[in-house]
Amino acid sequence: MEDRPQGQAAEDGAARRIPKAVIKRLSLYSRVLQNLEMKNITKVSSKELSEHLGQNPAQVRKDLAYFGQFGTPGVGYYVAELRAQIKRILRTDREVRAAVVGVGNLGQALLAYTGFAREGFRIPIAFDTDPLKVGRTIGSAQVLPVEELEERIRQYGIEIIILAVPSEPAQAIADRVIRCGITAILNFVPTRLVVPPGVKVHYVDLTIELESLAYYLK
Amino acid sequence: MEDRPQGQAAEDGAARRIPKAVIKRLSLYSRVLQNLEMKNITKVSSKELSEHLGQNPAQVRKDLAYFGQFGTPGVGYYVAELRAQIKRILRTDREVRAAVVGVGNLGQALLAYTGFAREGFRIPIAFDTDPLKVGRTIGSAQVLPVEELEERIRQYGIEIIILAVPSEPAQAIADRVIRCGITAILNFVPTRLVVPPGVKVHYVDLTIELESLAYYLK
DNA sequence: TAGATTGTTAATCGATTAACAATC
DNA sequence: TAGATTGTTAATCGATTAACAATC
Repeated sequence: MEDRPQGQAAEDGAARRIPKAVIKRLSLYSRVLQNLEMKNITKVSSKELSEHLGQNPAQVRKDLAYFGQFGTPGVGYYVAELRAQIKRILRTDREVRAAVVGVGNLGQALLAYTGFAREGFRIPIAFDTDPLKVGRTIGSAQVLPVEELEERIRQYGIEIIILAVPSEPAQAIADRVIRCGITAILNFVPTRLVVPPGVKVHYVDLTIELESLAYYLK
Repeated sequence: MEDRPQGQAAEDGAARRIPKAVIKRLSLYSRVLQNLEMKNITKVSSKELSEHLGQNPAQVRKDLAYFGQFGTPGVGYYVAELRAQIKRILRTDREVRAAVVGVGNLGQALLAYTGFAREGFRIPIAFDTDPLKVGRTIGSAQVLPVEELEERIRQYGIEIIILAVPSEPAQAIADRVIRCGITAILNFVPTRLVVPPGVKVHYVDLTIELESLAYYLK
């Protein structure tokens, strides 16, 4: 599965381990390309693209080179085409369904946030233990009791779990969703989750972000 | 200012450029130490500390070594003392005041979030353009009209701005707060801010986090 | 003291940037 | 064609990990 003929570029295969930073930049490029598209700009060079991001043009070219050849020497990249390719690489050239677990302040904000839908994500359901929250609709999500977690994840074809519960139940919830096939978790809980290999967790730690800013004061 | 005698460890001076990743890990260590303290554990080795974080013990020691010598060979680190030192390094051994600009869904969630207060942050004020929001109190913050931005930042001794406005006004707001002395911005807006040297911006980009997770599906 | 663990230097690893032949 | 820009290799830079003398 991981040792395979080294020769080919393997445009589509997930052959070499792609650095996580590359994947994040790809998503960033996609957004810049979206903006360019809206301005009716059809072509862009790696230099121009990099300037929008405060980065190095060589990095843009190298990031893309992990996945294939998308440009034209002497010309640059075609905006619409490159964006389509990146969306395909990121697997967001289709509707991806996510669910929020924990409908507290943060959970509600995430459900009401419109930025996800813009990239093709749908959040049809959310879960909470509070009977007062169950039954409500926030954004486009219906709030369901956490008892129905497994059943509803399957029913709605959920692929990503957005975790916004308190610290205490976080690991138990993670265990449950992983047991029913979830492999991607966006974790807002300040707790390190222990997960089996093959499950990917992205941590968003608001306190760390704020506290580490304080270091640069004065 | 940046070339100085290389000899000494310079425990307190911000001498060498400390990698941003080191600062973030320091904040992470602080939280683990806080948990250990609550369990009445008084001593901890770099090995134990690193296990709580899924990291390398040498990295823990090296991170701390940027700032001084806090451990005892053969013993390890004293939990309470090390935590106090880290808080001092991070400049969070005092009350740090922040303000939220933009009281939409995300802004409200951040104001209601209790995790910041736990680390000594206070958010006494927030700003919005909507007259229906102005005058309300969310969490411990009073919502003020954005016209009063400069005046109120000075009045309340605000040091960090948490930016949660729409994309369009983000740069203009940043310019205004920087002009009145702010040097640290926590930016939730998916827009690259152009700021003068000396101003530190941390980006939290929810869409990028979610979209880059999709890559690991299937 | 013997055992354990630090602080720090050296080795390794990986990511970023520069350079340039290939090519439109 | 001449000019521009890609894709890719090589050079540089920085961060992580290993190793070990110093020391409690």
